[in-house]
Amino acid sequence: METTQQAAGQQRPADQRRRELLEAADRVVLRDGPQASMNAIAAEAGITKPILYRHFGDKGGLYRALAKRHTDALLDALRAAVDAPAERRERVEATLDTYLAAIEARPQVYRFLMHPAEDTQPSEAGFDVGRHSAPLLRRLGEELAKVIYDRVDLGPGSEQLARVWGHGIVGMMHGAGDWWLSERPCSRAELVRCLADLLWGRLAAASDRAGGPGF
Amino acid sequence: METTQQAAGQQRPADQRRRELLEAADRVVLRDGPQASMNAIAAEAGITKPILYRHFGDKGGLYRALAKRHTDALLDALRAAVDAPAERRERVEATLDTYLAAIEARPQVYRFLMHPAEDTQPSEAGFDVGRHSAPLLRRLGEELAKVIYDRVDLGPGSEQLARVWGHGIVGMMHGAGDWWLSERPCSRAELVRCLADLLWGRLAAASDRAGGPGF
DNA sequence: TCTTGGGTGTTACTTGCGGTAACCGAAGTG
DNA sequence: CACTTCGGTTACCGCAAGTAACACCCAAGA
Repeated sequence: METTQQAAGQQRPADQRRRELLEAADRVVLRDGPQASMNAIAAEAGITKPILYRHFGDKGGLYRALAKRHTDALLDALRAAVDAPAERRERVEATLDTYLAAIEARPQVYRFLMHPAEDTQPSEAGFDVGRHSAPLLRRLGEELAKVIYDRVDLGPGSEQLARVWGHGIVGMMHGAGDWWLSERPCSRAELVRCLADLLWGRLAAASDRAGGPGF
Repeated sequence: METTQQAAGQQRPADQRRRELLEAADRVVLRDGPQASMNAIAAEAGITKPILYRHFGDKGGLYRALAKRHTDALLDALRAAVDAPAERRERVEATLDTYLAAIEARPQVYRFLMHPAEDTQPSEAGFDVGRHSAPLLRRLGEELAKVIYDRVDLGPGSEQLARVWGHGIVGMMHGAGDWWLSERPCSRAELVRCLADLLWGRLAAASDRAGGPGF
């Protein structure tokens, strides 16, 4: 370790440091996926574990900080797509495509965001049923719900309907995207079309198969 | 290899033993959720770790065996719902409700199935991008795809469409269910109705909100 | 009979990771 | 100069996965 010969006392404001550490963590996650170890991250940052803990408390803290960056970025992109000046169908397709493009571009980051490597918290009483997987999905769902509520006229009970739909659609995107990413059964554009068709009620509109089942 | 049943010796055929171990593991998972430790499971079964490893190879093996049981059970219930003699809308609602009832009844098991506690496998080369979360969701998606393909007339390209829809709908169910389970914003029946409405194209049918979108 | 051998099970270990305590050394300031 | 105060380190704890090596029991086989 060379003694950092800083010219004058350029005391990096610790926020800067934090950002550097996050960059390093990012690189490691990009390489190792969600099971990146604290040791590995520290090494990548050129330092040792305790510093990470000083900055982020625990692994969960670091992961949360890291996830927030990516989530914010993704959300910005999605908002741009969903708020574009176009017909609803087009906006929906653009949003789906934006999401899929993102997870396609950096699958490791995506995996990290979706499965934040179970915290292992002692959980005290034990009935912590509520705290599930990805905060990312929750945020996406809520945001989408807001958009739906604001822009679509759904009549009475619209708030609840919008929230259910927000989370449902996000879940659909996630589930289909996860499957598509691992099997690549078709192009992104095709996937987008199929999903949009689903949302457009083609399932309800289709008739039963010929030679219909007695039951 | 003698197929002789040794009557006298109550030598449990090791399949029996395996089943007992799985029962014990089940109890522990039901209590501790997905982060149940091998030690805990062994203790619950009244034995020690190495025996578990003899029977299941590694933790992943045990988890896979355990997951298969629950997955099979859930799939049976879902198949019954989806194959009921009723209109499509009714069948869809029944299927959604069956799934939600299952995750509502045993959330810990559900969490376990969805997040099988990341295997931590070294993964050799490192680019194992494909292997994501829950095999349960994959199986559900494929099964649903089959049902859709068999029973709904979708015209050309129907196979791919059915597969996308299968995984998409399962994702929707999962996402909405996960959120609903943790926030309980409404009754199960309401949730089912909302989701079915979504699948029935109400999003496409609804008009833009009054005071239209300037942007 | 003794011995062999495949089941059952055990204790005791290694490895690796999250997390922490305690110490180090180079500023900056009276 | 002493004295704090950072940015940093080494060395450790606890715990969980996984393994090695040993111990017991009971059915044969010569």
